[in-house]
Amino acid sequence: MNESVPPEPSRPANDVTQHVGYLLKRAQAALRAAMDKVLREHGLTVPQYATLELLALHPGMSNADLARATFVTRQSGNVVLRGLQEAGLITRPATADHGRARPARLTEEGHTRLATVQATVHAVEQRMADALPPRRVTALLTDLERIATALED
Amino acid sequence: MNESVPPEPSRPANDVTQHVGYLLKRAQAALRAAMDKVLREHGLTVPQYATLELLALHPGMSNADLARATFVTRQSGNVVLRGLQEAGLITRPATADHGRARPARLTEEGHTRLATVQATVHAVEQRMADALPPRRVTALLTDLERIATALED
DNA sequence: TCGTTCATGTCAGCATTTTGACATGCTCGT
DNA sequence: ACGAGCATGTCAAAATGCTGACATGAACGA
Repeated sequence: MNESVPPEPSRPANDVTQHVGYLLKRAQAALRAAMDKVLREHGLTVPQYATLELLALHPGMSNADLARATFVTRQSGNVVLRGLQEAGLITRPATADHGRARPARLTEEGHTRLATVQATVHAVEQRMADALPPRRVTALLTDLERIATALED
Repeated sequence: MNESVPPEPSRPANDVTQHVGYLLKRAQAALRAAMDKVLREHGLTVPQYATLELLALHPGMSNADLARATFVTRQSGNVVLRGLQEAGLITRPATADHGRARPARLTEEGHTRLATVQATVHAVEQRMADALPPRRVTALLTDLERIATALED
């Protein structure tokens, strides 16, 4: 009938394990397991580590800010913050000066603990980078960013 | 002192949100949310959909097989299978013929339900593919595969 | 043949996360 | 000034997932 139309423009592979979504999940699960393993030795969970990194970059973030940035609910973010606070790695004012948001900040021990952990985490990232052609790393970053923004709407 | 050594060979960016791990998490979270949204209209969860896809590709997989393939524990995989069984989408023999493993298979309704859902899921994958330069899609697949295998040991 | 080892299915208990709801405090337009 | 809309923090309940443990069956070597 219509010969100008290519037969299958972008049909996904039959094998689900070759879909983008499945490989995304697989890579993320492997990374999560690797991170858990190295962070456990330092007494930190993955969300706790992510929170420390974010607070080092943007001091004064609120619980809601951090929850959004770590892809959890505010409630879950709150227990993470409480854990870090009990460990003496962050501080939050008992009362909010402006709104209801209480800005969190790293303590001195929080900074040093983060610096220690960063070495081992960077080793994990290095294992990923070493598995890829050097040029592909930056391309991968932009691709992942595009996928995320495209799906987030 | 040693001028032949490049100053910072592969230092990760200061901004955590530009790390491979963070973008991997972000993309996967966005995909998970998008999948949840479209699957909810068909009464399926993401693990349930993944199980149907795997059973369509490899009929007779056991609970332990499926659990490994969907990155959950055997216990969690069991509740997924039980849900699919109660929905009439899969069948499992009441007794194992060989070992303890009871091979699961799609029912007729399971096949048709999967075919229906696949259309909407493929639309989501299309949104991802459209956000990328066409050449990058296959490159992304191999990169994610390499990352996963590198971290899984 | 027998004992060790391993994988599977399943139970119970625990931890984590989410959903739903509510009160508080800012912001902005009227 | 004030009321609607919105964001934040927090509580309680439910759902979800995992850890630990155990019994069963197969595979393999001594």
